[in-house]
Amino acid sequence: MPATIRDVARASGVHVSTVSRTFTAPHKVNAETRTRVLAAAAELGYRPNRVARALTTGRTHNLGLIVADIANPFFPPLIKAAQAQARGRDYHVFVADTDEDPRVEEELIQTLARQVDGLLLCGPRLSNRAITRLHTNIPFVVVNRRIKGISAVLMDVGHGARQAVEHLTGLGHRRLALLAGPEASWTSQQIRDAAEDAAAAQGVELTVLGPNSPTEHGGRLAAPDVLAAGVTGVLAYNDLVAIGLTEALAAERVEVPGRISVIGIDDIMHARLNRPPLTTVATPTMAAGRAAVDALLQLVGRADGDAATTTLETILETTLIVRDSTAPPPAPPVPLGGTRS
Amino acid sequence: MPATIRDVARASGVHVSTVSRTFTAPHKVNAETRTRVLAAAAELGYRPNRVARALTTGRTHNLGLIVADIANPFFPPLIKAAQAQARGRDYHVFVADTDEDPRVEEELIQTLARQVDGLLLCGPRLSNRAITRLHTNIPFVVVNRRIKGISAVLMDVGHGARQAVEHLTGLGHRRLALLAGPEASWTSQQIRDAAEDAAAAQGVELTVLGPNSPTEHGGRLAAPDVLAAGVTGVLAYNDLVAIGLTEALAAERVEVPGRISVIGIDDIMHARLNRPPLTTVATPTMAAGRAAVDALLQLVGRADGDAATTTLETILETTLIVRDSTAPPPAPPVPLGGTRS
DNA sequence: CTGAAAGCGCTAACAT
DNA sequence: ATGTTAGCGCTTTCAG
Repeated sequence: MPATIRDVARASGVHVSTVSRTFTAPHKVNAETRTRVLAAAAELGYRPNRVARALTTGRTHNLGLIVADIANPFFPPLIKAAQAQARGRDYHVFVADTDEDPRVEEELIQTLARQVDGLLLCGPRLSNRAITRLHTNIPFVVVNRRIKGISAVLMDVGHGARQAVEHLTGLGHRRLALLAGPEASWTSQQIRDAAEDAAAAQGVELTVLGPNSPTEHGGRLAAPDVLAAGVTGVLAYNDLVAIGLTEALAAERVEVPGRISVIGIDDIMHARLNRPPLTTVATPTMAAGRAAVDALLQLVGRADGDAATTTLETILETTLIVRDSTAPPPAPPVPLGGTRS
Repeated sequence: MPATIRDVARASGVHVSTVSRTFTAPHKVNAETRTRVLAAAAELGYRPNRVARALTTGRTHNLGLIVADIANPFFPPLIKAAQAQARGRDYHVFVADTDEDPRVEEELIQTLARQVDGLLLCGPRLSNRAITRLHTNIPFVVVNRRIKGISAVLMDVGHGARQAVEHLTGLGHRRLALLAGPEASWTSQQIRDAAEDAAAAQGVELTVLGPNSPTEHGGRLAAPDVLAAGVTGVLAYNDLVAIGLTEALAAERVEVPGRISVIGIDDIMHARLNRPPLTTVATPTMAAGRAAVDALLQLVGRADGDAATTTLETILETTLIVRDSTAPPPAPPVPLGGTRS
């Protein structure tokens, strides 16, 4: 059995409250007694029980981080950054995976909400309504979704999507496709809006295909539709989808970028490794993890009333990274009868 | 404020202890009262506070999972599987990342130990001594390390390494290199022993190079030594190292597998995506995650005394997956003066 | 089967 | 500066 505060009190000949104070408000205790208490504590290997402490203070010093799929390479850097940031502020981040299942997500939010001081929702699959309903006791910060009244860290993928479309049109493409992501994804919506906008501005055609599962498999499945659409350039919801698509295209002997150019989003590690290395919109995932923790801790630190009425919003920039999966479109077949002028 | 057990008691006209029983031992309460209590609870949205419950029962219903680097693609599938397995048994798994820092690992073990019922250590960087010292209050299960007196889930990478060497010699290779992993890694030791063994049995030369950082970067750095060693086949500590090596080799215009064959270990997602697709030893990471949770839960379930004296060991098989990074060695240069016979 | 009472380990007023 | 007291939300004897 680990030593309790009482053991320390006994060993150092003071009352438990004095021991408690030595740890929570050291300046309120006589320097001499403090050293005595600390000595006894060290001797007994005493460490305050955070669970018990949480019961009285209402602060667990833990944060919860919920992701749809930890195996999606987009998340680990974000998680890592969040944990590192929190650690510096004496907080721990507990990560949980919902398996892309909204019901699991809801369940997780509910149980976690009692064990942590604040919740980070990354790419939630729950509806805005559901999240708002669940958002009662503790502060939330949502990554990549804008929900009225809830703090958010957003990546400006719209800007990235626009750049991607312009890159493609700049190369000479006139018929583009967008592989949309899950319907519940705010990010997918942003991408779509921006891409349609940019395509219209450039006067090129944009076919929206999807929704697609945000995985390699999703990308592979989309290949026939891409081919059927007769496009020469594709912007995918994320790198995984883009990679899956290039794989399936390669299997069909359709050259990337020779016949079709492909752009992903996220710049996960695989993007660089892909064959061909993927042109992609890099999203600042680590910065997002840090910003999310900062925002959450700020809310946690506020008085409960304030926290409920404060909503923070951070928007992070994205960058187009041009690699080898994009090139000018194939020369159009010479029309029968030769060129006109 | 969330509803407490007292609110439910009041609403359903029974004593708190009856409410408590309704949730912890439903059969000990009258069916009729039970439905009444449940109704009131549902009405108020009551959910037992796990933190408070933990204080009296000593069971948090949480498990801790500590990994060295969540961004290493080896871990996510393991984590996912562990979480899924635990969820089925009404347990949550909290994941924490040590950033490959033994001190952070120690710190994490100590704080987590009070908040969870059992700890999963995956590829720890701490010494056996340190882990044994820390292993006091709650059950531990270690993945990929054998420590006296501590339960473990092991992957038989030795078998895989042996198969890899035999695959290479079967192809005709006579001079091999092994890129070893971190010194603190039990896995690396297993691989090395088995590879040396197999090489000796086959009568081929095996140069051990390392230790290497278990990352792509580590693999890139090893390239010059591999070249200097004049080998035609390489077994790397893991896929990341193998991939880094193929990258560096490609940069030097050394063909894989044309001039050098490369084998990785783990079969992470990148392995298949690599150029060329990597021959590798697949490790059953998801099975390991499940087995680890099973073992841990078994220990948690035992009386405290028993748990301390029980040690479980699970060994999981590995499989060689042949892809395109291995081939027969280049034909030896014809000796000056032509062939003899 | 249900209620009463004690207590898990700790903190937070309130006294002294 | 330190001790006293009460209580966080829940479970668990022990009576009734």
